[in-house]
Amino acid sequence: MRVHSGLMQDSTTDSVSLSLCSSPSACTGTCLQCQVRALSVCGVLEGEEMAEFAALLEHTDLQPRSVLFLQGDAAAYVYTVTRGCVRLSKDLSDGRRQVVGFALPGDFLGLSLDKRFGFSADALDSVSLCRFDRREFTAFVERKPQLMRRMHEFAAHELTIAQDQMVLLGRRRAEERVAAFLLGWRDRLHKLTGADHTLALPMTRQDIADYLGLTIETVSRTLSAFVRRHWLVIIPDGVRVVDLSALKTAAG
Amino acid sequence: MRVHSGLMQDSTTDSVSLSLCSSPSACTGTCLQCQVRALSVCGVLEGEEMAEFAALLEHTDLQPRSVLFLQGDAAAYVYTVTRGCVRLSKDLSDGRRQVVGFALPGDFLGLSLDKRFGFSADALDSVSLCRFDRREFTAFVERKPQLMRRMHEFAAHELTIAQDQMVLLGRRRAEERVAAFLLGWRDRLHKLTGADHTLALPMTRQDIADYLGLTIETVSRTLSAFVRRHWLVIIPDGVRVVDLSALKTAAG
DNA sequence: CGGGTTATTGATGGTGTTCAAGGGGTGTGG
DNA sequence: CCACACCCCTTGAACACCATCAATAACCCG
Repeated sequence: MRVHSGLMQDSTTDSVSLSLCSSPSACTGTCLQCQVRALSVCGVLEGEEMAEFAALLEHTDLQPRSVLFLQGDAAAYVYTVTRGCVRLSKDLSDGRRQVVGFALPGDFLGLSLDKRFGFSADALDSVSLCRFDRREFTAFVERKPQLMRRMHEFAAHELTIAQDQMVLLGRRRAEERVAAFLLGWRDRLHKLTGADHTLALPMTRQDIADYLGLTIETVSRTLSAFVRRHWLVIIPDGVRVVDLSALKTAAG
Repeated sequence: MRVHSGLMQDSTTDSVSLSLCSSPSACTGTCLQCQVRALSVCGVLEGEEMAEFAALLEHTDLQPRSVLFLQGDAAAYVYTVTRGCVRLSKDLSDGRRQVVGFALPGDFLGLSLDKRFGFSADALDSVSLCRFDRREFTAFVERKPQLMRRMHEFAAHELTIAQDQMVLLGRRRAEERVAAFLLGWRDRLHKLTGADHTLALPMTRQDIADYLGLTIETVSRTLSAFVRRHWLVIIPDGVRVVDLSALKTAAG
């Protein structure tokens, strides 16, 4: 199995792993052993229900840069991410792109249970997923109120995050956007891997720019400015945060 | 009862009512007679369940410009809008503001069922609501899977809209934003009132600017440009769309 | 080493903001 | 009824932030 470069650490800069998930595939065993179960929608299922649910899923692996689905595709399946990072984006006809999110282990793709996907999904690194037939999944959810409830909690949480992102895109300056992105990313990785100061960034500068409504040049310049101020150090496929409080102040 | 200027039509420009809801209070009778029932979360309830649900609610009226709740407030209640327009906004400490949405009849406030509101809500005109104690509402929803399902559909729909708004805020030019706003607003009013070309705009230019991530001057200039091109006519408290296809082209 | 992709940095310019002034409608009080 | 104040909106002029254009550097992998 090929190891993605993003998962290995350049020995000259740091010895901490930048992997987004330590195990090559977190769900090789049963769901009960799955490391992301508590984080994902299935965390609410127990015993018999969990077994029934597990029978519906298929494990899927994606190579880096491969497409999971495209905006407008018929949503034959829905997914829970168990490893890696998935870029969620919407495209305009003239090539402009907006990244609406980055899905990490525990995140669910297809929350709306709609017939079609409203955005495209691409693997940024080696990704593992639990795949469910959408119709079977929907039918199952209908029979399990607490899973429906869990889905709604996830959707409501995503909605809150989306509203925060609207503030960022509508009203924040470039430096605030980049600082806020780094802090938000740090929080997510911290919950997943305990990462504290050394952050893996599996996405490109272009992806960050498309997420923040900026250009790649502005993202690059802003990161350079942060380095110049000794707020962070840029390392291969990531950053190390040096001055957290300065970043927090800059994020507003 | 004072009649808000936004609801009356200046006779020199147009004779079509700009009211967002024809009846002064759509829910004076029972819920079964409520005109927005089909549009709102309660549309999924029937017979006995509906009666039980109705026992939980209290009708509330709000004067124009009054505050329903503020960002960070404990969410004692959740609401369904039955009349008028509610501005949903988030504020930064330095006064910058992002409007995250405008709630119209049928819309639900408090979808996340969180302990606190993530945004502030203000009445833009005369507003009527059905108010529910949040804990009672949550408990009721737990017992009614189809209502939970309905809540989730609403949340998923809001999430889709929020993602579209991210594209608008991150990647669209000022003219595209204003055109898209007018078209989206037109669609919503069309579904509610059948409004076709003559649109009520109960919000100020500043509200539109805060929704689109622009300044009031840019919104004003852009609308003026549209008028100059004979795409629309500005009327008191609204606009009349003259060239719909041009607007659609401009929105991208 | 060479080709390709990604990232950085510099120079210039444009879109939208900021600052400023004035217009238009409405409500109030003399 | 008019004067006045107030708010919202419009318009103009100058500026700033970020985008665009361009060149180079760094990196990856063949």
